[in-house]
Amino acid sequence: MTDLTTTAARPVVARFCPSPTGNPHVGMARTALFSWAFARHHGGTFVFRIEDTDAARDSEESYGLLIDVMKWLGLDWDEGPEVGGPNGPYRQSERMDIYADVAARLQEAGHAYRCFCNTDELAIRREAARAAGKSSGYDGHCRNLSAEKIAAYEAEGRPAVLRFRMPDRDITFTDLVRGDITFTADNLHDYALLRANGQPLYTLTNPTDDAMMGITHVLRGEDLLSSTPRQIALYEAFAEIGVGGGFTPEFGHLPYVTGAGNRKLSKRDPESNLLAYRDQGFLPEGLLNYLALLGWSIADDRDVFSKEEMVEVFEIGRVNPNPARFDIKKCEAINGSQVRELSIEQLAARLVPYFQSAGLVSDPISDDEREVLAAATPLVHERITLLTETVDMVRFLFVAESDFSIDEADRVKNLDDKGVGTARAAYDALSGLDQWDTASIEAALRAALIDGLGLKPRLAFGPVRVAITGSRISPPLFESLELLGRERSLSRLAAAVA
RNA sequence: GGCCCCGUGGUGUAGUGGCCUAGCACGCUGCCCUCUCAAGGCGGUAACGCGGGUUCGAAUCCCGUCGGGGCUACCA
Repeated sequence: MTDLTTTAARPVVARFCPSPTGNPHVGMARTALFSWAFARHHGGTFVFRIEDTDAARDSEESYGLLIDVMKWLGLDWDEGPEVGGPNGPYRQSERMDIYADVAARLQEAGHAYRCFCNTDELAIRREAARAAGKSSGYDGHCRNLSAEKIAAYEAEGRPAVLRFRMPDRDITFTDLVRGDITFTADNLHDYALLRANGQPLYTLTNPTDDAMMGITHVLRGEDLLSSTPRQIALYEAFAEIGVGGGFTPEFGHLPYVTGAGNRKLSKRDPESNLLAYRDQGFLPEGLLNYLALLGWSIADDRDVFSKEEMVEVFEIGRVNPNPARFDIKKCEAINGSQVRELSIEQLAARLVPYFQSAGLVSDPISDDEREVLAAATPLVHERITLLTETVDMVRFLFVAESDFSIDEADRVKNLDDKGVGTARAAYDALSGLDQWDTASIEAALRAALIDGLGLKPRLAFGPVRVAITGSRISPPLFESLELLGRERSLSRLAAAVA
């Protein structure tokens, strides 16, 4: 065992530290959620750090997206970009001098050495080891170079990376979600800390920052599981040279979120694009709720809950270690449940941006428009799974009469000769109404069409629905008529008849 | 190739030796409700990868095996 000091007595400090490459994806959000929930559950600190050490792949745009997504999801951070903190800066690109210093101290203390092997040589030896059925990591070629040899390489002008010298022993750690995991010494290889050009690598920057920021619990994806023993060895060296608080954090590796074919969902997969979910009308509550279900459960008979409820009972030890398939159907169902959890006022407010981007209301929204939307919201509250569905559902209330149109297939089917007759009867019944409200409208229509014409309800209201809303599928008819108003309702009925 | 992780219905999970003739949810599906669509209610469908052990008793423990995934970079 390599435990130096336990983290048990320390206040929890967890973190989320993505690198800003490409679009934020769902696996990332799940990791962020679990780390956040862990920190919040323990009343600890949640650190948000940006790992932008790879200038070739990182982008400022991606950085902005990351911030947007975290805010949209409501995963607030105590230290990090925009809020600062005692251990900043929180973007690695602004901490380069720190890494250079740590690297120098590591080398000085003998924990790291310059390796002059070039990538071709490395590849050849790696293949040879593999062919011999052996572990194929770095073979330690430059581990104990003599001063003469080093001088010779330098004279040649050979570039060198800085490599960490792994201790020659097995390393065991207790993973927070998987239990004890052991890597034997012959599978632990010296690894690069600094590129030949002096730029630090993730292998150095990530543990350095975790140590300096006092991280007690590292929750991350399973892909980093096999790099854990070498980080543990690094922490031991840190303790010796005085980097960080002298303790090693605990590690927990979250299972993958997979897509079709059980492959880990990558940033390239369209279904993993987080912003696309927002655009499609998912609620942050819905997405978060669904993501929480991937590898965790709140109870054996319940799966709709808020992130606050999650925080209350979240235990990392109860996270399931096996990979979970992202199921869009269930995600939608959960989202629908979360829509139903919203009050009418809340829902109406969430709907505004979607109506604006559809061009149905102005930006900023006017008071009149807001009023119509608020009145229409109860009609869709139990009918939608995605926010965007509302737009098509109540478009008929927002379009100018000149833009109103009826779905052609629905018109043919519902407004044939018989249907037109029904619409005419509806017009007659409605035009004489004293009170224009749902109850009066319903009473008048039932009397005229069902009692009067002897129609089945389904046949009676179909033509009216199509004439009024433009579609065979719509919100409840009588309420829709009331909201549309007498004038517009009558004119649409008249238009359908003509 | 080597190392590591994982293995309950189509999907996500509950289950930590007897409460399991395996629970819940999504999906699919039948019915009810109903002005359409939903929502809601009541049913149905379907799983412990396989083989050995240990035990009076195993989804739960052990071994093996098969299968899936990840890592194996001067990416993160």
